[in-house]
Amino acid sequence: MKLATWNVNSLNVRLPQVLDWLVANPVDALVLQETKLTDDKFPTLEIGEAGYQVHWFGQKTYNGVALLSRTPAQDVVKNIVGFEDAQARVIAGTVDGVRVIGAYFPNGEALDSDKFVYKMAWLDGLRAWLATELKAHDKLVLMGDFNIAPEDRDCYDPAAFVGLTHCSPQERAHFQALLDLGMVDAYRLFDHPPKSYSWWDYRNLGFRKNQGLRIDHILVSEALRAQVQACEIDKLPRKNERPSDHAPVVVTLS
DNA sequence: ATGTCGCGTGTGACGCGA
Repeated sequence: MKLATWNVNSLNVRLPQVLDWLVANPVDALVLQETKLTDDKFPTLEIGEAGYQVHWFGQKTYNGVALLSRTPAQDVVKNIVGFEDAQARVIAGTVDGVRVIGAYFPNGEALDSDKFVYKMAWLDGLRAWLATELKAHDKLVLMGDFNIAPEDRDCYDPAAFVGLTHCSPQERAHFQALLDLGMVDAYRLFDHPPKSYSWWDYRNLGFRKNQGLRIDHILVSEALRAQVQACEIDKLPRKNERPSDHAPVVVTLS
């Protein structure tokens, strides 16, 4: 079983790339972030023709998430249960016995901004809800754009990020708290080359210079740890014309 | 090199978010 996450930065723009990627990578489930589409504009027909069931949850201009799966997803939930949120950031469903949560974590903007306060509250809400989800589902995968680089090795220039979002101790403590609930960073179960990232800023020739962050993650519950066969970042789509700024991340379960 | 995108507004540059 293969599961994947991809922040597409507008599904309207990136739909052809997503469909091409699914032909080359026929995963069992794919969660998307930053679809940036209201629900009436979601391309259900094209995704259905590609052989996928889909649930989606969006809003105007920003955010928006989707859950694509080969088999129908059960018990679909939109956003964090118990956390009132005006923004469309989470979609969850059970696919082939695995609880799949796709999430677009808040960016946070700056450590002293209201958006960072929201990010912290959102992370509190996520953690509380994840704890209850884990009680109901032994086999659980939380994946998406976390907007957190968990360690210095996940950042191209840790010194330059001191005092900025994505690498702050507060955000990293929240990431660790998710692990402490009984989750494992699937990517770190394996050896990878140093300076492996999942996002590169469009500015400053970030991708060409490999100035990136590893902020897109796949966390699996302890019950799934032994089934994880591989976890890879697929940089190929980042080399497309008009790419998303994020690369997909794929986990293979036995 | 603040060397980029995408959206909405509203028809074309600009503000915003990332």
